[in-house]
Amino acid sequence: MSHECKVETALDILVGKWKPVILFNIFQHGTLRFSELQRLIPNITKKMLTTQLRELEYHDIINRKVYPQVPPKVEYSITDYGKGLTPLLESMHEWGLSHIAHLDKIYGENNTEKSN
Amino acid sequence: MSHECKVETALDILVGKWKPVILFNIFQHGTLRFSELQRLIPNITKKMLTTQLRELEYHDIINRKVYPQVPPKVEYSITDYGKGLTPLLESMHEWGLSHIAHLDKIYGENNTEKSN
DNA sequence: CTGTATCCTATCTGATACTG
DNA sequence: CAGTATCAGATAGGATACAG
Repeated sequence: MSHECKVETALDILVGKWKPVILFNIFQHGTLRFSELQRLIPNITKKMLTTQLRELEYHDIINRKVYPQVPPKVEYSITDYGKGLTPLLESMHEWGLSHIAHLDKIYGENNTEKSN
Repeated sequence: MSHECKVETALDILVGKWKPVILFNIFQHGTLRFSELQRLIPNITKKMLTTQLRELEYHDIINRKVYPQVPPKVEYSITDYGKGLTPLLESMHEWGLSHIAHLDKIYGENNTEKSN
């Protein structure tokens, strides 16, 4: 046991249509309110934003802080544990960049828009 | 342009219920026939195996070599370009391992079976 | 402001049978 | 042996309305 492939464990945490962009924004800004995330990610619905945030929270990647006031205020931030994802996310980003360059080399620099 | 988050580009290539385990096996064995992959991944159907292999091939991660003979023989291997995924896959595997340890610490060492 | 609840569609995965 | 075709079920994602 424990020399199996645990790539899927990492994927489980990162997969989800909006998780990368959510993480990207929270990493960049440190702390963000629900409405700020909504503004920064224009096409996301409240439902999806809630769902994806809850899943990240469940995995202890982000922290959800509720201010008990009216109107409500909720702030999201990266947990200390979640910060451990930084090197992995950067590796993935770098590989993504190089892959886009690879595709340009193979198929030509046409369809630049695809993911995102 | 090009300082955006390209984590999703990497995820696109790796996401798929069977892709990690397919890659794991081909990396490990070097070259594998269709039937050998089927044997090594007991619960996969031919349809899913074909689909996931085709997607990896499309992204230039694996190579498909057909021997024109009867009965057919098809071998799959990692492309030179695909070998560039190795560090990323290892990082993900390592993070996965540490995450499992983290979960044990938080929730106790109960439900050890979850992903694969 | 920060969500939930419903309902609906799209995509992914699977079971099974058939084919060159 | 290495697939493809068809159909069905499961899951992810989205539109919209409502609520504390």
